[in-house]
Amino acid sequence: MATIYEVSEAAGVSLATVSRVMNGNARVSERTRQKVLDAMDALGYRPNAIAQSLASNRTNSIGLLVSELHGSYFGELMSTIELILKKHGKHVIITAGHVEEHRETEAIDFLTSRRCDALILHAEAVSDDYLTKLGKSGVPVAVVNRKVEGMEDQCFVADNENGGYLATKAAIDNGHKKIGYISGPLFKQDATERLNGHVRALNDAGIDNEPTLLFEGDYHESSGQEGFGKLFSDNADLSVLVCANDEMASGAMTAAREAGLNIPDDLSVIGFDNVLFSRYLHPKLTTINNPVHSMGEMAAAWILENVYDIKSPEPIVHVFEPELVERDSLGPL
Amino acid sequence: MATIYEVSEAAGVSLATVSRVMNGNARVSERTRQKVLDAMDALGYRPNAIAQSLASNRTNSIGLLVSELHGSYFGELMSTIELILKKHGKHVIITAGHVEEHRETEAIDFLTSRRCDALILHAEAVSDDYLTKLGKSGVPVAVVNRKVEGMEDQCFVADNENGGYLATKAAIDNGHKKIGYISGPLFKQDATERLNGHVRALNDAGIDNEPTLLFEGDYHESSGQEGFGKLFSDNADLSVLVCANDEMASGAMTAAREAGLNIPDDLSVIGFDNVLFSRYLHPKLTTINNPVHSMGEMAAAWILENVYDIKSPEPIVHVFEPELVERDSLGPL
DNA sequence: TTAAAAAATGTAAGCGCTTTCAAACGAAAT
DNA sequence: ATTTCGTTTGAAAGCGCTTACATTTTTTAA
Repeated sequence: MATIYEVSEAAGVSLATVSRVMNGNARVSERTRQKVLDAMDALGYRPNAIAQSLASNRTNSIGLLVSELHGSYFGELMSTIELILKKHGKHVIITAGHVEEHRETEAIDFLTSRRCDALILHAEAVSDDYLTKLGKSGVPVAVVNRKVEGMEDQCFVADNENGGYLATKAAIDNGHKKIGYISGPLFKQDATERLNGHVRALNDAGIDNEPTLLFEGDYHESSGQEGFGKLFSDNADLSVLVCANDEMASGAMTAAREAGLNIPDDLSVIGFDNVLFSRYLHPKLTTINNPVHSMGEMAAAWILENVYDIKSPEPIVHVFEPELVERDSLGPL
Repeated sequence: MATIYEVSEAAGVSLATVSRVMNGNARVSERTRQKVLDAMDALGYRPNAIAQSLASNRTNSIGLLVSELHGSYFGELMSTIELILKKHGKHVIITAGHVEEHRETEAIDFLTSRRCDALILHAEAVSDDYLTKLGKSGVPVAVVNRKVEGMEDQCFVADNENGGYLATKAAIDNGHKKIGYISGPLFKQDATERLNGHVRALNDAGIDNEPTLLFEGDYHESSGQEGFGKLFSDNADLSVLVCANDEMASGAMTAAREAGLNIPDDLSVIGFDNVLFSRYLHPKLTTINNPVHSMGEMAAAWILENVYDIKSPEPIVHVFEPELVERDSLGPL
């Protein structure tokens, strides 16, 4: 690999001049500029980004922490963020935290040791306190899908409470009264909020919030199956199942079908997230759209604006509204 | 951020000693070791990976190029590779090439400028020639899902030809004779190979390979719909549709259903890849499993062995066999 | 006890760049 | 021609580490 030194030699100019033409941030006469450019591609020169970063104290890279590298939720998040940042010449360094505290902190350590210019975190296991401290440590941090007290202006979240409300409201609007709810693991913020929304919708409609109609799942498909089993055996007159995500809705549908129920005639099902496969389910899943795209986009825009002084065309928004996606799994009572 | 210099000062030792305890690659007496460790966490010291890389000419990171950051195929590939490399303290830097030549080369340039210790490439748009040159340029390169002439021992591929064969063979074994084939875009190696396998199965069974039974799609769902429309209007007696991937199979199923056909009673459908949603389709899709996991795993193992001298427990294999996944969309004639 | 060998630590050069500051240059003004 | 001022270039320090080599300290053997 040719170095800047060899280029300077070949072009007959100093290191500084080569650096100047590379960065285009200082005047260089057209003649020497050309000499340098020629020398560069004669040598096949590629600047060493590592050395550049060390010298300039800038990496032009943004660290992104997600929980997993697979799954359509994270796929969309990563894609969105990468697209918008790359458009501005910035690069994303992605790591996975696997919803385990030590792996998340490890991943964040990695990103900071890499001296990322900023971080975008979808951190689920780490404490609020940790995030607050990190936020004060110097690196600009944007948090996705989590509201951390005291750093609201760096958080980009969906209004999960309202999403939960919308789901249950849709059931109620269809005449349902016996509404089962399969929640996510309640240590997760979004799961609690969605449940709160559900309860509010129930209250608004004057429907009792019976404990036997609630099942706490873990967001995985299998717990949707379990959830159906438990709720249905306790409540034979159950007419709709509101699920805190699409995976569990899918599991519930499978279990319901195995129990001989027809969806939505015997049992309606509603999901949450609107992940890719929800429209491949049969019947197509009625669900709540989770505005992942918007959250990612805005987090990226916020970084561009606050770290690189690249103004966003749109105003920065921190909370995004979920919407009901009406398909075929919710029917009238 | 504290630097190694401040640590050395605080601990009352030289830079070199601090570096030694950090890297654990040289003897340091237990007493000074402890002094240094204490100084480190008193200062909250984090080594600067950028500086380490520059000095040591090692980044401990592997560049990974995928076509997209979303989609279950790439999700699985990224997850697999990250998991195994992280287990050995290596990090993955992921970039997306979006199946466009200049974006792929740009992404690769980025990875090399970052001085990755090695590259794992799922490159679709770039030429064989380019890859060959890159392979000779010094960075160790592993290629996934593509066989490049002259660098076979760095390529990790599925036996797509045989996969295509298995799909059509399954149709034939079920008594079908009028077999429609929706291929992928034939500029892609895997699409061509799958088609070749299809043709071989036809020949083996003595079935004519009629041009009106072939439709070239683009691997997207919509072209599955088109494909069905075209093939079905030309061949009213079509009894099975073999599709070169699951997305197109899904599209074809939708279109068939809209045309009033029942699957698999009126028309059987077979997919390829066995992506996540294939089992959420209705009926569940019979498909060919694409051994993405194995390819990723092996590419990672190869890098560990060849770049970091970490021996793989399993022998290195370069070609992986797809398998038929029997579900509900293929029925007897 | 002393010399030799082994272990622990320090010194300093260098990784490939950026960037400040000073020097050289050229054109316009006198 | 000389001065002046803006433009272009170069010299050199430094970013935070690693590592070869030199030096000092400790251990072992005689």
